Amino acid sequence: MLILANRLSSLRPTEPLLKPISYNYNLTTTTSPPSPPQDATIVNLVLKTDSQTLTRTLEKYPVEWTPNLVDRVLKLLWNHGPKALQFFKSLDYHPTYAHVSSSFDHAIDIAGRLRDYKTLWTLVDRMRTRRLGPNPKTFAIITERYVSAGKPDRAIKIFFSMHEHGCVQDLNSFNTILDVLCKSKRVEMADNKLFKVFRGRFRADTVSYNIMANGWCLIKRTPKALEVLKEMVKRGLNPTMTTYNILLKGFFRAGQLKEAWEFFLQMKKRKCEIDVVTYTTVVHGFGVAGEVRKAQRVFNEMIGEGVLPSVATYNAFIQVLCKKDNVENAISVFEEMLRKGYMPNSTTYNVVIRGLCHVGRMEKAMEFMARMKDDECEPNVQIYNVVIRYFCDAEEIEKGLNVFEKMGDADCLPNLDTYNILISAMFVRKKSDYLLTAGKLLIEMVERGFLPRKFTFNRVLDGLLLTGNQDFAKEILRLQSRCGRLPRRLKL
DNA sequence: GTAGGGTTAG
Repeated sequence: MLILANRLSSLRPTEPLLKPISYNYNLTTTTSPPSPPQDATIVNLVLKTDSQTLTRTLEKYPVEWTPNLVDRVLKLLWNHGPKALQFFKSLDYHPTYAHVSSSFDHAIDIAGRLRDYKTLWTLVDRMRTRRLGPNPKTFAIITERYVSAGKPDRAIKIFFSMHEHGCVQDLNSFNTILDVLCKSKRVEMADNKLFKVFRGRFRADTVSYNIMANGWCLIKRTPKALEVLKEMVKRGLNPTMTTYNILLKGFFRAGQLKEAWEFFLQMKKRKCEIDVVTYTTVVHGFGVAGEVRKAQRVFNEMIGEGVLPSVATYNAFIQVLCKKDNVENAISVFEEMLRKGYMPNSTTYNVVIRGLCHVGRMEKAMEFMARMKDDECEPNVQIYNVVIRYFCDAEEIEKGLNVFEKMGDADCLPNLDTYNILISAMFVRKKSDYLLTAGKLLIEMVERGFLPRKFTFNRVLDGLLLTGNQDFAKEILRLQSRCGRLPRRLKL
């Protein structure tokens, strides 16, 4: 503890020492506004039109295509990658509309998620031919996609080849690749292959060091994070509030509650301008560790200190009450936040709805779903997934399927989790109808660009064979080999 | 889209 305190006091405080009271509390919603009905109409049109006729359909469609509209449609089609790319490609033939770079970035992101690297690089080349890029953001997207596909070495190579694609390689892009690796927990790799070797060449700055410290914290190695801190000070770089908040969160994540508390006290003692992020971290940290009273006290204390809670602070506190206290109290805080003029966002609704589902109060949860829509905040796919999951867990499979079907009407497409949740639910009771549904869901998810796990394929296959649906099983088996998975040896 | 706080089950 002493060592920690000494280390902290040896660091210079953030400058400026005293900022005016932070007014960064957020009274307005941070949720994106609901998309115009026209967007949903276009999305549905794209979904039901086959690829051959899409170009002509879009050409005739009575709307003025703008970059904004195109980006919104791509975003809505996020969970139907193949259709999203068809839309992008078809519109590329439009006689008067030309894609801008942000739409290219979206399309590249989608191709990367589908692991369709051929399309990805074709798009990059086309972008270059049209002098629209690729830009550093494009490379942030590409490297992130390679890393999340389990190809971090490839991502590093791509980073070093940026200049060959006509894109500058600077400190910012260096920091980006570090961050991409760290966020995927490949901190050792980021450290050994990039940071240690090239920090001199790129003139690593506070941001670079913060990224590395955060990386170590993410894998719960706080001593390494403290080393980074020491190192940056040695190099004459001043830690910032961000640095301290990273460490603080790191202690909580690593379960070092005493260290976290000491660190927080030191921050206060050294008159760092404790900000709303610090308080949110502490409220959440103590709360999830089960120390609800302490979380409560800190939450009350911050206002006295002149730091107003943000929507995120409320979300943290509400989540803590749901998990470690009770939902009623959580709902009181939710109502209190409304009274004070805060606008709940989708995370707020998510934690409350989750809390209600968890104690089996499904009707009340559905009430909140409706309330959300009244607040012009469309439930997102995560919220749908929570509700579907809990209906299925309660063996109310039909209700779960109803909610799933409703998603299609709203502008929210199911994602990989949705399919996994539903498919597993079909196996709770080995009813033949449900096993067929599982098969159909599996086919649909592949069509939409999601790659089911081997386990999922096998489970569905077993189910179909067990209920005598040999032909359907064969179809699934063909699907599996098309997905590039080795088909299991089966007696059909 | 160069860094820190709220959603993610067991």
